[in-house]
Amino acid sequence: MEQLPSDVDVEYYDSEEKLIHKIFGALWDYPFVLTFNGDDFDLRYLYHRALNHFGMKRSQIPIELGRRVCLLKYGVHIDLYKFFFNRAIQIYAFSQKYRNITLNAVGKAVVGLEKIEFEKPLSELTYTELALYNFRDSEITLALTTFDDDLVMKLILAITRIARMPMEDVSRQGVSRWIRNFLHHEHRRKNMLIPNAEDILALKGTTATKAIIKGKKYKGAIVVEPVPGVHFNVAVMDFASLYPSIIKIHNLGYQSILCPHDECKENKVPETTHWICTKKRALESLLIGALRDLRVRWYKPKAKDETLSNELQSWYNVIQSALKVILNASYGVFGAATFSLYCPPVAEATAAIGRHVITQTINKARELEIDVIYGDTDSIFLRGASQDQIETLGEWSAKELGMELDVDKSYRYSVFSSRKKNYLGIFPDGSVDVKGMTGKKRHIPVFIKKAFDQMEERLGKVESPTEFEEAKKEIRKIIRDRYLQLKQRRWGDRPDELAFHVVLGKVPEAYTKTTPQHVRAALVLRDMGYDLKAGDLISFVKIVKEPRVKPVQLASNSEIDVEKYVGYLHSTFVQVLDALGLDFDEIIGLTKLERFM
DNA sequence: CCGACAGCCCAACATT
DNA sequence: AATGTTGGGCTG
Repeated sequence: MEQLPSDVDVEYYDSEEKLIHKIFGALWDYPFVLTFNGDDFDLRYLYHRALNHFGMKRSQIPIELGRRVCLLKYGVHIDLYKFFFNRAIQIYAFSQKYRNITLNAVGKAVVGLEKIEFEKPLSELTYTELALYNFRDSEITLALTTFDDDLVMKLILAITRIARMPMEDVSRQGVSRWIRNFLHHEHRRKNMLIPNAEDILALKGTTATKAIIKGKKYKGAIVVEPVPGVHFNVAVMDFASLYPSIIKIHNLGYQSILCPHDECKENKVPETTHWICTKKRALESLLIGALRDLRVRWYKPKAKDETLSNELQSWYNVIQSALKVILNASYGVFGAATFSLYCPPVAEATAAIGRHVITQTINKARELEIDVIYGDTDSIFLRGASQDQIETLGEWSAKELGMELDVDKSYRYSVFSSRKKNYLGIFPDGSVDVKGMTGKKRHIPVFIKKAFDQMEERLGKVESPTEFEEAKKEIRKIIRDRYLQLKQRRWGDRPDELAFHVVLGKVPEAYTKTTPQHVRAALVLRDMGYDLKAGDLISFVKIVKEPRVKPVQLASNSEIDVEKYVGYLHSTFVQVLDALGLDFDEIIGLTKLERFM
């Protein structure tokens, strides 16, 4: 068994009451207390035990009990569960490194530490085992804030200062609260009235465009129809912080949109009936613009400034990341009904101007005789553009649009089918950028992913168009091999690698309109006594018999529906084969005639 | 009291 | 059998 580190002292107590007193002593003493789920469990539990079982007075308990939070009377309690739960933090600070918000999953993904697993239930552990278990938990929890030179604490501190909120609130609340507090504070500082949400809505109304997706409030970004095929020498240009830049340059805010001045009504937002004030600067435009400029012009360059010490560079980097998180959300909040300065026309105008910007840029590129092969929201993919053409386009954008358009990345070549948000880009060093492809999605069986990874690796080795023929041959082989493996049912002793992994979006009973397959599998598990919650990952395989799915734990090799998996192999690879001019059915040896049989 | 936004792809389900 | 809807996973 593992040993406790030699510098760990284990203290024994002969009563729970003494133990609680000791813990409370620490809670009265430490300036910061970190937990993972302390709001809902640890601190709440301690509070109730102290109050109800040991008759302690509230004044003796260092914990302040809230409805959903537990704060400390002396120090700052940060519940890291809430912080890592934050979607904006997950995406922009940790780029989706972790999916499940459990101490084990986050610890493993972020600091490479896992919880200790025992064969027996916690109640049967020896004291030493329990100490080991607890020590590891606290080690992970602490490491989640100390890693990377205290990155998480610095991030919380930076947001605390931008949003002017206590650290307790910053670590628990979402990005819309941060932005709200930031904007509210500036209203007060300028002695401005903070409007009621209903008043903004009544005065500025709702949206004027029709969303492409049913159920959405307004029309969003443009996605350019890709030019299918393999394209060598591709430069990807994008606008730096497109939406925040638009908010800044086009004076967007609840005050300026649909302002009362007649003379502003000419200042229309393209493709809408909205107009924007030409007389007075909106506060949001000013503030979001200021944050954007601070990030782009000060914190980002400083973070890369080699003449500064590493510590200082890292601090600048933390701030620029904090600003990035806030800026990325700064447009979306105006379209969120829960936001206190909710103003749909502002969100709508931002997106509309974005469409105008990207459309004009594409037109200009074509005017400069550059091939635009794809684009999404704020980016354009240019094939075979010269340095000169790229510079000209960038200068044009700065001059005519007032927007910074730069080369974000270059691909040796890229692979597009006719599908949007779905492509491969091969970097000059041979590494591969895969976007939106089925073969990379996390719910897809490992068995299929492996073949996709092989193909990816092979594509990375292709340097020029002439080398493609050889690569195509090998890719055909990769696919055929995998197909034959399936047909001959060679996937191992257990069907583990054939499992799909899908997250339960809600508790199984809450699916009333349809019963998706992962829910069918989940219901089987629940009948066996598993407790299933929203967010749980369900692993299941496809079988021949009804109900066509089975939790992977219960499935045996013989019942696997091989044809279904062939179908998945097909749809995974057809996204790439389309572009390479290859045919799946032909690869797996079906003649044209057999396909119709 | 937890919730930033829209657009796209795919498979399976439900409805006609 | 064709069509629309739902749900999950993704891009930006």
